[in-house]
Amino acid sequence: MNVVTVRSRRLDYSESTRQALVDSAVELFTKRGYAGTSLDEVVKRARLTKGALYHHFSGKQALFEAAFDSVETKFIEKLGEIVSAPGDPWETAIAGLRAYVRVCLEPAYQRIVIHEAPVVMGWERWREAEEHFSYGLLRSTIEVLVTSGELEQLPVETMSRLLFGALSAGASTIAGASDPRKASAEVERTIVRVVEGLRITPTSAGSDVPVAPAEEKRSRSRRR
Amino acid sequence: MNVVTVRSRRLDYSESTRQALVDSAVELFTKRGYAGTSLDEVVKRARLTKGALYHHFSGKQALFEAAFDSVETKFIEKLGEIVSAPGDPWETAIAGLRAYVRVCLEPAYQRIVIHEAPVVMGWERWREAEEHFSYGLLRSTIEVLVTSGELEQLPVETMSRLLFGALSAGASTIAGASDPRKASAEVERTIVRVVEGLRITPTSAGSDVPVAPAEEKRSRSRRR
DNA sequence: CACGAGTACGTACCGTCGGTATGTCGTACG
DNA sequence: CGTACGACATACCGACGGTACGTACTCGTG
Repeated sequence: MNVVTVRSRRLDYSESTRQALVDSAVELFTKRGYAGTSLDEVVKRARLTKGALYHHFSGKQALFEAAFDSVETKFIEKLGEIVSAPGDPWETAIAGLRAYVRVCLEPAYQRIVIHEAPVVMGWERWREAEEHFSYGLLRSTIEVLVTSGELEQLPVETMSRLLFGALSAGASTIAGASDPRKASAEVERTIVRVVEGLRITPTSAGSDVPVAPAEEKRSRSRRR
Repeated sequence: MNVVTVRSRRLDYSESTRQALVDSAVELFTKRGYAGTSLDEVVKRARLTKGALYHHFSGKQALFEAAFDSVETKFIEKLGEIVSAPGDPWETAIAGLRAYVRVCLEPAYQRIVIHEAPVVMGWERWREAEEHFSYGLLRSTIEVLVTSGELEQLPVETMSRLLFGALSAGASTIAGASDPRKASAEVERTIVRVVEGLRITPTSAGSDVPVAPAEEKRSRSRRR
């Protein structure tokens, strides 16, 4: 029955080694950037050698992409459940937007995914990879909103790109701001307003109330 | 006093040398990126040596920043006159937006200013430099629109950041598209629609009219 | 015009770092 | 029990950024 070949201890070690390399890479790439990080540092931090690294990865680029995947995967896990939750599409979308802005504060996501990846991996490859991660999520969310008649009928691809760019810029702004909390609030408010501006409703768009507080199920540790 | 010391021939040569280095750098950085370009290539292309390069610049970074400045300066020259032209602020702003999207197709601007600069110079320094270039122009334009009551009263800084991010993403999309002409049109249309969504008008904001035709003759319609 | 000083480079060299080639050790397997 | 293979370690190479130093040319000064 249990023919499922009990995973050997050796493979566990190997996997652990690989994970250690990726973790070390994520940390150093986040702190010093791609070019500023030497492989010697990475392996030293992981208490390994370049032999191990080149056994698991074809080179520095591949290591970076593994780090990229790692960061994105954790990221998606946090966001996926939010935007795929049942309920009013518009509400969940806005909730996802807010969540994105918050999670975006993660320095690793900022530096690796947003800033360095397009340069290190090349824009084309980055774009392709993003299709399965953050961007893909955003795009599908927007697609739902458009087909359900909530959003203006514009090219989904283009709209997603622009919104994704705006979100990235917002995240960068927050990360670099002297008062991240205030910046975060402003970005959130502004980006929501932008999306509201694209909404199709005969009533509320031009209202003075900038944003409906959208009841989210967050803990009430809200400050500000 | 007025003996305006005729600029010596030697200085001319020196300036020309420097310019040759910058031009070579712009071309190679555009083609192969920062990391993919060796200084040997740069000086070879300029028919010089590393001695010359290190006489004019403190290092590879400084050379990149000079290239950045060069690209941005040319860029601003094209755009500056458009957005500073007299006339209705809204019209000129939209015209500037369209012009930006078009000029953004320049590969040098794409790669050096948008993609590589934040990584090579560091995001903070890039942000600071942009204050005097593209972003500064966008920001001041937005500021005018807000104070003149055309745009929603949102934090100008934040709004500018988001819009700049959206524009950059749009530019990247166009540059990487299989059909740049079509992509350009879509980006233009979408970004204009986004900005329209932030416009303050007592009536039309939530209207069913999807996108206002490009040339509208509006004079009144002011609020707040 | 002689001459010292400073500028604008050229050239040889060094350290670092990504990548490779080769060796070694343990484990599964026949 | 040997042997083949996976999982590393170690030694080394070449490329590239950066530096030290040499040199030619120019310019101001007496």
